Amino acid sequence: MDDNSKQPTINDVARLSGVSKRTVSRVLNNSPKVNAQTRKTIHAVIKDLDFKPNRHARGLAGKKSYLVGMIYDNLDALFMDDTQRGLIEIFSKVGYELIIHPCSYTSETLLEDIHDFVGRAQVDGVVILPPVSELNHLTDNLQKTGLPYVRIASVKQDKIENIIVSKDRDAVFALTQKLISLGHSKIGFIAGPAHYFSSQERLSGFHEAIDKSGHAIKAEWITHGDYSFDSGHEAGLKLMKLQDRPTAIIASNDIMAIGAMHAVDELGFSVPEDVSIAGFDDNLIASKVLPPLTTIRRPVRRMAEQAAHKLLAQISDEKQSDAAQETFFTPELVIRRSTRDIS
Amino acid sequence: MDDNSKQPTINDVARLSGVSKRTVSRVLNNSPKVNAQTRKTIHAVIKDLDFKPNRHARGLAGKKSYLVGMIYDNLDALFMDDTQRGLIEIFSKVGYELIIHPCSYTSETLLEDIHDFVGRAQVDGVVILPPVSELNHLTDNLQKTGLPYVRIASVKQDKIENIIVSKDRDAVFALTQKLISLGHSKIGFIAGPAHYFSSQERLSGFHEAIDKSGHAIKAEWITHGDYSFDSGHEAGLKLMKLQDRPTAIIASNDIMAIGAMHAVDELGFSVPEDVSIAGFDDNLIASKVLPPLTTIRRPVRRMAEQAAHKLLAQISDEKQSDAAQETFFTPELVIRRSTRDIS
DNA sequence: AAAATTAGTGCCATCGGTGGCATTAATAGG
DNA sequence: CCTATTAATGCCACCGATGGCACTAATTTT
Repeated sequence: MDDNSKQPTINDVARLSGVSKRTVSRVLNNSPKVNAQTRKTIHAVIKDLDFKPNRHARGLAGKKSYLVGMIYDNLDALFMDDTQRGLIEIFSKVGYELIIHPCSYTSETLLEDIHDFVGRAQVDGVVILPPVSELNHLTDNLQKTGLPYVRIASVKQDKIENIIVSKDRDAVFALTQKLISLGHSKIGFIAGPAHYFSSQERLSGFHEAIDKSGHAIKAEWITHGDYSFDSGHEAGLKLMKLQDRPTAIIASNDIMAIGAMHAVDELGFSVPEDVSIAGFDDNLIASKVLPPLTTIRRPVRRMAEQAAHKLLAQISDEKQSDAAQETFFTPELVIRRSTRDIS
Repeated sequence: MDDNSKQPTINDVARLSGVSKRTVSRVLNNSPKVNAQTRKTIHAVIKDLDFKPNRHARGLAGKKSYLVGMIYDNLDALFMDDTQRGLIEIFSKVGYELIIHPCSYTSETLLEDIHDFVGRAQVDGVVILPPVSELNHLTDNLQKTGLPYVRIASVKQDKIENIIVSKDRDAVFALTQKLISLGHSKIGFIAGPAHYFSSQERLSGFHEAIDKSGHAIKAEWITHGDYSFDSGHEAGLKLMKLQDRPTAIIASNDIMAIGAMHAVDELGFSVPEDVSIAGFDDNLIASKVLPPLTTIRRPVRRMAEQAAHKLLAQISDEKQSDAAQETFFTPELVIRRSTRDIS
């Protein structure tokens, strides 16, 4: 008996402002063709009534849902959380809501699953996080349906308007060079899943730096994990048991790096005295292990914000060239105590 | 020139099935009043056309958005991620999409912010995560507008249909008893922010167990942090520098526990030889520090799923009593190497 | 066998906005 | 001063579902 009145509609606003609803609609959509005074009045009434346009009516008439999706399969909740916040920061300012869709990269039915999602949710566009973002046949599908999308990835494997790239390769290159400059010449590497581009890029960055330095790298120093703690642990054991073992180890992500640190510890060695260890991600955990982990930090938040801008640019025909669009982002080195100078 | 055909509509389905669109609509909404054969035919056509009902038309006519919100201000991305997945698991099965709304617990404009959100997004209901879920004036507001909600919290501060509670108090009680049984009588506690109920509950559980044991606790053994690493670190220093220092420390969350571990290490003590340490959350990080942290794990995923069920029960009038509704969840102890027997 | 249900289906108004076009008022040009 | 142009606004159809009610045919009740 209490919620005496329904939500106000555009008609209520029109009546109280003394204009037609078409004019109110214009104000809602920032059409330029409205007298400044009229606009002001209408805004006042809208505020007064706490009027919020009905999203369904709007969507039905205007062919826009004001909904965007975020597709992810996450390894790293931190990365996801940061991205999520970055996206929302931008989208919410322009009246878009974010719908999230977790999925499984390895699922047989991934494409179908995502197809269903965009069909059901009727989003105006999607942002795709790695590693799902690396799937070209997925984006081909999206392109066919004409759905705007932006992928966040480690390689520019798409048109500029569709991608945000983190230069993982350059970052690992720099990290490797840094280790070399600290006197390390025998450096091990724990790569991620071989089919991930991110993984390949990080490994390439490593190789490039090594090649450039002229040092020789033994094949046995390169191992592969799957981004899990256990795989890092295992790789760490393997590397440290080698006859000719490396003096530094770079892991493709922090979790594996920490797994390797545990392995080092187990074998009675210590970090960084016996071996320097570095990771990738600057996961929350990285600064909280002992010794704190040297790692690489991507500007996740900024990348997400740019992704949002790029998606909006595709969705709304109006040029919003205000935010100069960046595409490439270079992660930064975070040097901590898990690496040391042995020169 | 390629996307030759628009999305199929309910009319297309009706035409191809040889029935009226009203009947198709009935099938979409599982109305019982449809002949089994007719239903089958229609389902086939729907599948064939890959027809997805237009969410806006549906929402406009049916007064439902098939959208639910998740409101959070997170401390712990893992908790958020798990909850998110648990919610989506249930919601997506019944055609609902999840819109997320990060916010700031401490913001002056939190209520306004959330009011705007539910107004704009036009969700059919919301799930509220702690600590925002502890704000009674927020839920009072929601109640006034009649918006269904479910809060996930540590205290049953609402009607049974509106809340999921994690019995943090019982869990800490059990943990404390466990430590006592290991011979500890001098136990320190690092509490969380004093105004969080979760914090208060955990502290109460501690006190109860101590009282029951008959041991005396010095006031100086109880310290307060803010759930951050640094505050845990600081509290750890303080406790370990005490003349009469505790032989075990329980922190209100893992991050503070790990901060305390670092403090212990810095002062030249070691865990668990000199002091046992335990946390709360079973954060990803907990098992990966050295020594691995004894902690408490909430059944986050299951709690989220139950929250989803409860929300759906409120939204759809139809009784979906299938999933017997649980309200209380008891976290479990996870004993690792950071605590030891000193008896 | 007539009347009353019940199951299954269809018709049409309706939800609350936006789009296209018409209209009016105001300003500029000849 | 009259016409052409532009600015501001209004009218009405329409988007694609669902809801209420009417209707027919089949089944049950009396």
